[in-house]
Formats: sequence, structure tokens, C-alpha cells
Amino acid sequence: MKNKSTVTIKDVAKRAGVAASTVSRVINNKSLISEETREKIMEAMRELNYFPNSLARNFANGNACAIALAIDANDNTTFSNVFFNKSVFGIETVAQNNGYNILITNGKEEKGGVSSIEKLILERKIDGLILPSVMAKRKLIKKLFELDFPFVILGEPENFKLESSWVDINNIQGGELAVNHLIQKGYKRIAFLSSNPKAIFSQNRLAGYKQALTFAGFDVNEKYIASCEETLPAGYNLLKEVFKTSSLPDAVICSDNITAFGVLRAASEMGISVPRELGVLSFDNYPIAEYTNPPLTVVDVDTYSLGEQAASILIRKIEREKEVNQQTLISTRIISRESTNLKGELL
Amino acid sequence: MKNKSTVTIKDVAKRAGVAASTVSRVINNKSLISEETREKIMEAMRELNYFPNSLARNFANGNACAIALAIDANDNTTFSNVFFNKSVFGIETVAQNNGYNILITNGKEEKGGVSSIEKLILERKIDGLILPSVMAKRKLIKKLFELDFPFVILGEPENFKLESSWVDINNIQGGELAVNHLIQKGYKRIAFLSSNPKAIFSQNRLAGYKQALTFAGFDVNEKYIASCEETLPAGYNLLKEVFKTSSLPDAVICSDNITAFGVLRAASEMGISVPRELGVLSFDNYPIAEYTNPPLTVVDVDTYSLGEQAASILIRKIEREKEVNQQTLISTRIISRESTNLKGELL
DNA sequence: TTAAGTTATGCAAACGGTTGCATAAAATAC
DNA sequence: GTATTTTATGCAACCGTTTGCATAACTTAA
Repeated sequence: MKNKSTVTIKDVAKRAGVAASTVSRVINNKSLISEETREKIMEAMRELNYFPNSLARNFANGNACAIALAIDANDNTTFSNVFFNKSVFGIETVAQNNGYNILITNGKEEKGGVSSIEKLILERKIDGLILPSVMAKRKLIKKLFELDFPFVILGEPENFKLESSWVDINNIQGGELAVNHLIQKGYKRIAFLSSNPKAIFSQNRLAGYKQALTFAGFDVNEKYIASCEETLPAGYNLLKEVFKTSSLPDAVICSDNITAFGVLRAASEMGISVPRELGVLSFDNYPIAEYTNPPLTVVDVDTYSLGEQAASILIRKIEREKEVNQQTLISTRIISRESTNLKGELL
Repeated sequence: MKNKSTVTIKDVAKRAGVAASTVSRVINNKSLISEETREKIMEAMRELNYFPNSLARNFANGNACAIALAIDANDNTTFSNVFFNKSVFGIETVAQNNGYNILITNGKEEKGGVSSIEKLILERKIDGLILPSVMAKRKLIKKLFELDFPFVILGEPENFKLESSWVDINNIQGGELAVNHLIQKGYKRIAFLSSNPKAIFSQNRLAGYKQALTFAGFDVNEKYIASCEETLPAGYNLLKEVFKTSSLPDAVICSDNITAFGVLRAASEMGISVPRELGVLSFDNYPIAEYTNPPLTVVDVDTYSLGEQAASILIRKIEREKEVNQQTLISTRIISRESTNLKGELL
């Protein structure tokens, strides 16, 4: 951009016949300014098409007016998809409304053993950080505490769960909703499948499942709970495994979408009719879930709100000096589709 | 962060017994510095754990060292998914290697009728812009030209195609590959379905389809080309429509994933066996394509490279004064899966 | 040995805002 | 009418780097 026309605050001041500091105060709504002067200055700014140079402002103020959103370059399934996308919009909206820019970074180590995140902090390029839980490793969190740097974790973390602020969807409640929905639809023997049993979200979904079953007076049958640690054959193999039990389940809850797709496929190959012989319900409302055969009933998670929450908690942390940590859970809801429509009701 | 320990370049200078300007020159590898002095300074920086304050640097240099990536908040299907995710990583990597941060923004209007993008530019928060083609509206592009602001469009744009730099995947070549693959697999009557016929990518894919058919000595049968402008029932209805023709196709190319899912579903309902009676091939390698029933053969697009290209062209534009525009196309490749395996070969 | 050229470093102004302090002007109190 | 408070504005220092210019120290050429 050669167009460094660079109309500065001084030009505006001269034009309006006031001091630069007065212009600054108008821009920032600081202290009292007479209506007359304010009008003159606004006029001058308009005439000169003045925009404050944020490089100078940030420098003078000593804050970057920016927050970083870390993204995990290794993980392009779980996080990068639905979960991530919409929460970015939530984060972005809140950030923008509060005058913050959002800056993305992978957490990779750079030359010199400093991670890109740490570098951003030390170079003062950001005022706060939103960190997906998969990236919330011990070492990094400790560093953040040490620097007393504001951050919020997106998703329940494994480490420092109580000492840090985080937001997540309410996976336990989601598990309960799933069970209740299936029971209400008339299913009686409900299985739970997961391709990622160690993940906290899976564990919580499972916990909700067990709780709701118990509460509804059903037994928790361990044979109905299956998981494998590879993503690829998930669902497909899991379903076959569960179907080895003597008393077959009549519905399955899948902790993630990939599992659900595997299940649908296995069911189709095994000649099991969905939803008549098997109800299928999955977490995470991928757009594609609407187009499967049959369309999937899902636990929908409002990741937009998740992002909004994360950003607003972070900004509060940045702006008020010290703030207590908080953990926020966003409720889920069921989107009922054909895959759990046991009785053939009109949807 | 209360820890405003703020060790500045002056502290380093004092410690090393030199002037601040000398330290600055070491940091920036400017002009000649004696090995001895350099060593002393490096030592001092290490001892004091000094990191240059980038707010001050950016201010002094007059550039933000940042590029914006615009994301379209309205479009959460086409762009936000696969296409977007991986290209972000490509952009991020190149940006980081060149010392640029990447900043995301939706292009929404803010108060005062200035779009968030324009605001970033006028406030000097960014040095360049990567703009998805869906957001490359006339008005904005004109503004960018007017400001002489460096930008690169992600995806072939409708407007100012020749006057601007853009990168895209080679959709024509992709269409050709798709046809050739199907022919090679033994299919003879190939249809083309699209849920978004007006989109340039669809048109190009269709053009490649026609070209390859002609080149291979097949007729282009207009009855085999179908499209609708709604996303929802795409594929499903399209397939049924195409199947109304007297001579049925034995393979379909879907210009997008949603269409492909609809096709698979319709085929299953209509009792048409895939791939025996109908080959199905889709563009865009969504992770889910591996788990459909049967797994989908896809035209894979290397969006990571796309991002890399976009970023490096942009950075060249920023750093070298005036640069000619360039249009870059990234080749695609086929990932062959069961859905086009007519002869039951081992995959 | 001195002049001319080279190399390494320091000095100080500049970048464009913000803000504490000082003060003039206006309003209120007595 | 003067003293006091309030309100509105200006002055100038400062934020931490960068960089043009000046110069000291050292080489090389004669």
C-alpha cells in the first residue's frame, strides 16, 4: 500500500483548531469535552477521512487488542470440523464487539524451543489466549500461570481442571438426553459405542448414559458398552462386537459421528433395519447427518455459544485484573430424525 | 498480565555496554557488527530474557506484520468445512515462516457502514488480505484497488478475474480426471450432478467433464447433466430425475459431497447397487467419504497447498512493491475407493 | 607518517498516539 | 465582588524501536 497518505491526529487537531490531546480524548470518550469542540473535531475527522493508527495506539496503550486462538494442526477430525467452525464465529463476534482482533496460531515449537504461542505472548502480540483442550498440555499451562497470562480452554481439560477457566458442552447432560430420547421412542436395550474412550468427552457422555439408565430404572449392561481406540474401523466393528452378546441391543448411542457412520454401514450390511430393529443416535450434528440413510438423530451442540462464552470469559479476564476461574457448560438438545423413529411417527 | 517486567532494548544495551541502536541492529541483522559486540549483546539478551516488543517494532516500522483471512459467517457448508480447514494450515505455516501473524475476520459491516475488513486496513492492522471468492464482491474489490491494498482471492472469483491474483484447485482438470477414472473402470454412460450449478467451481467441473468425454470419443448427453439450486434434496432428487431418461447412466459424478450422499441414499432406496449398477464419484475428500456405504471414490483437492500458495503470493505482493497478478491452479487427484469399483478388483 | 577509505558504533529524532499535570475559563458559593 | 469549585483544554513527556547522520577507530595506500 503506497497510499501512505497518513493523516494523523495532529492534522485533525490543526484542522479543528485544537490540541492533539483533545482529539485523542474525543476518540476515546475520555473526560469531558464540550459539545461544540466535539462537533468540530468529528467534522474534521470526517473531512480528512481520518482513521486512528492502531499500531500507534496499541503501542501507546501497551496492549495488543488481540487474542489468539490456537488450532491444532495435527487434529483435523475431532476439532477442526463442526466443533471448531462454529465456535470460531462465536469467538469472532464477541471479540469484535469488544474491540479485539482474533489471531490464529498453531502451537508448534519454533526455532529456539519457544512455542509459537509463547512467542506471541512474550512479544506482546496478544492479550489473551483461547486454547483447545487437546492442546492444553501441562507444560504450556504451567508457563501460562507463570506469566500470569489470561487464557480460557475450549473443552474440558485433563490438567488443571480446577485451576483454570474452561467452557465445554454439557456432555453428561447430553448422554442423559440421548438415553431419555431413546426410551421415550420405545427402545429398551440401549448400547453405547465410542471410538475414543479415553477422551473426556466420551467419558462424560458415557457417564450421562449410565446415570440416565439407572434413573429410568434400567440396568446398565456392560456388554452394551463398547469402544475401540482407533478411529478408522470404529462403529463398524463395534457394532459387530456388541451384537455378539446373547441379548441384542435395540438401540445404540454413538459418542461421535464417525462411529455412527460405521454403525449405519454395518447395520446395512448385516441386514439390520434402522430404525425398526435398531435405533441409532449420535453426538455432534455434522451437516452430513441430515443426509445419511436414514437421517441421523443427533445430540446437537451449540458450539457457537461455546465460542461466545469462551471469548467473553477471556475478555473479562483480560480487562478486570484478577478474576476467579469459572467452568461453563453449554446444554445440548436432541434433533430427532428418522434413525430413532421406532414407531414410524410422522416427523 | 501484571508481569510487565518490561525489559527493553535499553536494558539490554546497558547490560552489554553499547547503545540501543546497536542492539537493534543485531536484532535485525542490519549493517556490520563486530563478532565480539554481537556476542556480548546476544549474551545480554539471554541473561535478561529479552524479547523485542512487537507493538513498538510494528509502530516504528509502520507495518502490522499481519494478514487477514476473511471468513464468511453465512456460509458454513461449502467453505467452512474441508476446503477451509486445511487451507488455513497452509496459510498459517507460510505466514509464520515469513514473520506474519494471521488474523481472522468476518466481512460484516460495522457501525458507520465500514466493513470489518476495510476497518482493519484503514486502521493499519493488516498488511494484506486473503479473501474467499464468495466474499469477493465488486464493491469490496474496487475498494481494495482504490486503496492499492495487497490481496489474494481463495478460489476463482466471479469479478475482476483477470485484474486480481487468485488461487484455486484445477476444477477442469478434476472433471477430466473423474471422467477418465470412470471410463478406465469400465463405465460407459456417465452423468454429472450438481447442487450448485451457478458456482464457478461447478461450471468448471462440468466443463472438464465434457472435455474429457469428447476427447475419449464419447457423446455428451445433456440428459445426463442435472442440477438443482437448493442444497437440501440435492443428489437424491437429481438421481431420480436423471433416471427418468430412457437410457440409464451407469455412473454419476457429483460436483459436491452433499449431492453424493443424496445419490447414495437414493440408490439404496431404489435398489440400485453401487458400484455394480451405478458408479459414484464425488468431488472434495471429506473425511466422511471414507465411511459411506460403499466408501466413495473422490477427487481429492490439496487445500493445504492452496493455502500455502495464497499466502506466499500475498506476501510477495506485500514485500515487493508492485507485482503482476497471477492465477494459480492446484492439480487434483483421484482417490479410488469401492464406489467405482465396477469389476470388483482388490483395492 | 599522513591522507583517504573502511568499518563499527553512538546520538538523537522520529513514528502517532496517550495521559498527568497545569491552567484558563466558566459556574457556583459566600 | 471575590473566593472556590468545576469544567474544558493545552503542553510536553513518554511508550520501545528504528534509522539517518556523525564520528571514532582502524586499515590501507602513498
